[in-house]
Amino acid sequence: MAYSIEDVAKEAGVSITTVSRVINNSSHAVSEKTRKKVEKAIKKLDYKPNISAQTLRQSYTNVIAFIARDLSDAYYGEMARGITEAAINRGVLSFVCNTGRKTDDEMRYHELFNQYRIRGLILGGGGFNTAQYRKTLAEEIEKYKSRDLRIIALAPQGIDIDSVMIDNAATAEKMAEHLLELGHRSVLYVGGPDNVCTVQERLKGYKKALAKYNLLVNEDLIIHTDNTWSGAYEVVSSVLEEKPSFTAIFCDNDNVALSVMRAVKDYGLRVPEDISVVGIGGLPNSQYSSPILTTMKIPLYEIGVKAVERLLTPKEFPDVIERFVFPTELQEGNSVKALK
Amino acid sequence: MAYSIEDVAKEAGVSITTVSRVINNSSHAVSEKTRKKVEKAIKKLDYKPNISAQTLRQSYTNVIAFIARDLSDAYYGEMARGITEAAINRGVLSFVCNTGRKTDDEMRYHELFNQYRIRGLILGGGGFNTAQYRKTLAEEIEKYKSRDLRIIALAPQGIDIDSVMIDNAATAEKMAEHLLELGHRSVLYVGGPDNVCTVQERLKGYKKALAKYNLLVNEDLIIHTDNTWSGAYEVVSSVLEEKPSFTAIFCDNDNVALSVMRAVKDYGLRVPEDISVVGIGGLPNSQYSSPILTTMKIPLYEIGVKAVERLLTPKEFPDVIERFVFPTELQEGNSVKALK
DNA sequence: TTGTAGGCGTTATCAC
DNA sequence: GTGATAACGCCTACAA
Repeated sequence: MAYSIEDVAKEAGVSITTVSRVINNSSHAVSEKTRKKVEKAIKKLDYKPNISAQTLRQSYTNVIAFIARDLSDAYYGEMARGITEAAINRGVLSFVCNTGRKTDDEMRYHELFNQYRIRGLILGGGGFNTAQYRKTLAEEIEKYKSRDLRIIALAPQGIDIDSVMIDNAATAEKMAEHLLELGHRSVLYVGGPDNVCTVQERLKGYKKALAKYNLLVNEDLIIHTDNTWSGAYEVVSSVLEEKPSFTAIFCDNDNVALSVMRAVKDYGLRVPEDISVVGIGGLPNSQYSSPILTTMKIPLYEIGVKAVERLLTPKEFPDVIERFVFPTELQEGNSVKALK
Repeated sequence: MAYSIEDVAKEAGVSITTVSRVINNSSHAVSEKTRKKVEKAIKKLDYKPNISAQTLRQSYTNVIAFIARDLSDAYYGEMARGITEAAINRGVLSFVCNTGRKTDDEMRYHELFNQYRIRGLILGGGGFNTAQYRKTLAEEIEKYKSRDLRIIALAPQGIDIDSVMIDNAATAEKMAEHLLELGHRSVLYVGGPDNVCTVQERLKGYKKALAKYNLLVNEDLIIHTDNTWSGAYEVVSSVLEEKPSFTAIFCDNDNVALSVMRAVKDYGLRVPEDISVVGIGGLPNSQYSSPILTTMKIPLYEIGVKAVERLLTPKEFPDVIERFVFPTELQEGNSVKALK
């Protein structure tokens, strides 16, 4: 068994109250001599307070949780890096979990988080934009609320809660405008699952750009994938079989864009000479590929850091919803050909 | 405040003892009627046991921890995915942390883990093969041992502890042999930091393959990088400037290989026509690149799952060190040219 | 400046 | 079959 506060008290020849005061830097005065004695005892026994006991007493933990869709995707990995690093810098540990968008798993996590009395929760991926999902999520959030715990979304959830994210629509719009400026008029849009909020937002932005250029939306040129490498490859390969009429492919995510470039080449066409390809993300992954992907850079690490900062800061006005919007930036590679 | 066992007892009109028995499926008999009453009360209040109280009482947690070097690297992301999924399937949560190989941070984590009385610890990345690091790590492990906590390494740590990993030397050897079989006789070896155990193991394997072919090791053709995308790019670019005499580049890690391919192309050479490139890893990342990378496939997800399984299984013979070795597999892409 | 004692929510040992 | 009660390790009024 590890040492308890009582062992330290005995070793130092003082009461446990005094030891507690030293540990917590209590405002209650402790003479310098006693403090020294206690500190010596603590060091000698290598005593570390039992966090469960502290939590039980204070109903207060230094643990936050991060729910990611797919940790093997550097997109979430980069968020996770920012979150866990920022957290540990404040002495806070992070539960990290992978849901793969399985709603049941997500709810199981919520239950455990509630039991562990975590201090804050970060929702990493976009939620499903379905009435069912929104309802369940809202219920879970209600439960958390009864304790004073903050929840921050890093992607749209379909319900209005505190968030630290980018403007997904504006980001996609900017990317699309880049293609349009370079003369592309027929663009295949490859998005993720069509019931995910983030996916919908980005698609909206794309359509807005088309509208700006007075172009009609051709629904045949909008397809959805399951966001996996192989899934995107398959879907785009089969679209290519139908003798495409488009000059560019807009992928709403970098990994999909990389996979799509592979599919285009395997079909016997060149990027960007025959078909241009762009993505959204900007992770190193896509910046060392061939060709280098033109994409929108999302500051994922910074988003993670900021989320933790907000999470650990009590809200001044609890009823006001906080929204931090990080800027994104066009990052030109050489996967796009100018048509004029 | 959340409800406590006492609230449930009141609601059901029984004692807290009885409630506890129901919650824990105690062997102590409880009449069917009482059980029903209690279950109803639990459901009504949506009661969830306070884990801190349970832990305090039982000195037993259902939390494990995973230390990763770089979560934004899909290599660790894939491990993390396997670990967190396998854990939650057993009702266990996972602390996940990113150290970036900063030893101080690592020690801070150990301290917190100790306080949280976690149940098991998984070391994700290779340790530094320095006396200092080995000593500190051994000390930390000693502390954990005083409680009965398992520690499992997913990469060599320089000290002998339970592990679930691949045979790094054999894997590199096999990759090198593939190059040698295809006629390559002068190969540039690009490894990670030279004081990291994993890096050293893989280099050993490479040298062993050379020996098999009666080739001398040319130390000028062995270089080390910091394992970052940009770092590898820089280093290899400058080596290329010196008019290389090699026909292939062996990278001890896929991301580095991708970055190296970029450097080779930017220098004006073709992969694989002018220079062949291989890696180690086998994540999707490198299987959708251009050209597709020839590499050794490591079952990272499975390694994570297995590690959790072992972690949560008490050792039958505590003094016997357990070693699970996962097989790796050559995955041929088209980044290698046959020279004969 | 120091110490005593009660209680946080559980589980386990008793007694009934 | 059921229920008091002590104890886990800590913090914090309240006393001294």
